[in-house]
Amino acid sequence: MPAPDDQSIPSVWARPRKQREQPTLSRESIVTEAIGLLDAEGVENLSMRRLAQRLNAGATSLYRHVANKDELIELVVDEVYGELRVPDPDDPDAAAGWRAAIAEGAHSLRAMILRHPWVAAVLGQVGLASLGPNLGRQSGRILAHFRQAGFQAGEAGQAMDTLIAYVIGMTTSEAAYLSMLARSGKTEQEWIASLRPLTEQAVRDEPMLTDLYAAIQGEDPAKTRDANFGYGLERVLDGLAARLGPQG
Amino acid sequence: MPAPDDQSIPSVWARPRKQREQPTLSRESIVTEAIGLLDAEGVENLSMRRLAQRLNAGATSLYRHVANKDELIELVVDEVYGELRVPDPDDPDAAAGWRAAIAEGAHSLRAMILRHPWVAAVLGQVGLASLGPNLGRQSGRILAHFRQAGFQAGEAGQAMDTLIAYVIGMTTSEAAYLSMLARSGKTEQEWIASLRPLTEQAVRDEPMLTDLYAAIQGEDPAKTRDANFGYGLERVLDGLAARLGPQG
DNA sequence: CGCATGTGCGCACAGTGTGCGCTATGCTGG
DNA sequence: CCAGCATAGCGCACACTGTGCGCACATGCG
Repeated sequence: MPAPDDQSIPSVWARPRKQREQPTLSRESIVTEAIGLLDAEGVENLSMRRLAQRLNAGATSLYRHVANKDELIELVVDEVYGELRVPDPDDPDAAAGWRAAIAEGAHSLRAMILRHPWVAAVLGQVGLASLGPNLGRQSGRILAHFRQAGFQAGEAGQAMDTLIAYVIGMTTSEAAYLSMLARSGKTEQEWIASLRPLTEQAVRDEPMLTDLYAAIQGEDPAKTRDANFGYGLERVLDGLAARLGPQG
Repeated sequence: MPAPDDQSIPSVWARPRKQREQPTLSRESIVTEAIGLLDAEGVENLSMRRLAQRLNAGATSLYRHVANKDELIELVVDEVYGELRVPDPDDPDAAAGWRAAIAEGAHSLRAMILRHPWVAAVLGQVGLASLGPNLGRQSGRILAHFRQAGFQAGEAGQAMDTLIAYVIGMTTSEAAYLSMLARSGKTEQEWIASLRPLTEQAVRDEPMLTDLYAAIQGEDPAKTRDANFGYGLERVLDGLAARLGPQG
């Protein structure tokens, strides 16, 4: 009979596992924890091992619920698409202005990407090709607004693609910029100041950029970004509205 | 005196290095070879070791010419920006139509990204924040066209941002889609066919998508992509032109 | 000739995604 | 109440990554 306190011999009596005290692993818990980790530490610090650690689990346990890391990322992307707030196209209040409804959807998409800047880095790999349920639902809603505005079937799709391309393109570079800022650990003021010599050199080489930088100097960068986004959004909507004839 | 053929003892007489027969390593050769590898094998297969192998060099030798992998990627991105063909704004022929000149630049940017689809995956991480010399030069040219069109200093920048955001957003998802296609090894026809059940399910869930897919059915996908890009580009240019008043 | 400078590279370290096969747990049918 | 089975969790291992360190060597300058 072995000494009961001998831990080195794995003994049936020394119950090694406390029975299920954690709420167990699940696809949902993995996805939400992954989003938490991505928000907190950025895409370059998402690894299966670190994610498992946060879930008090072994690294390879995750593979019981998720085929591989790429699939996890697809799930995570579709999950954040669920955060979009696109006005309900069946709501009679919204019938008054398709433009306002679509603008709201566009701002909602931008806000989501700025809330989760890693989405920008990941969209270039995943694209819009995964087409999960949330992306499907939100696309359907936006499309409905374009249809109600008067676009015919095929053109409504093209209009939606145009709008989304603009929002994603604009916001992706914002998000990439903000991510780099976060990685640098500096404030935006410090960052801009540290780049001063470089931008001045660029301006010397490209005189066309001169008054562009002069115009921005001294403005609140966040306000400037908001304004720039709004400007382009109005132009895109103008261009689309022109297709609807004089009354649109 | 050791035996002269004893290779296990590193001997000065057994000249281990053939003297310089390769054209030596350089920052330029590394960057161009990296582009070759990226084009051939995609961004997920670019590693310092594989790149060094292609250059008949040791992995860590690259670090004599490039600070780290991130810097290499910045260099590579600026290099492909050099492939853009934006009409010379000082060329009197181009003065006739700012719209045509800018459309040409936009198509050139799209063509570049489709030639190097990995750019899409990398732009989300690097953004436009790196601002190498090539990106600077091309931006200057596009900006000049907008100025010539009649946009004032600040607004010309906003107009350029809008245009570029649209092109990058649209082309990024094209490139991501094509990259995935390439990874899958199937032809586009096979890929679409293999997704049929999934898309039919999506259409069942989102009836708004129905006639969108119906409209695309049977079309040449590449033609459809070209047409979609062109449609959105015209809308964006319309929206911008409207800011210039009736004569623009 | 001797020395300084800089290039190339082998080694090593910490960390990655993920396949394999073992263990234990909870469910089900007798 | 017990036998058996499906399955969740996990330790180990493999091939691979980016990159710091320090040595060997080639080259250019005195």
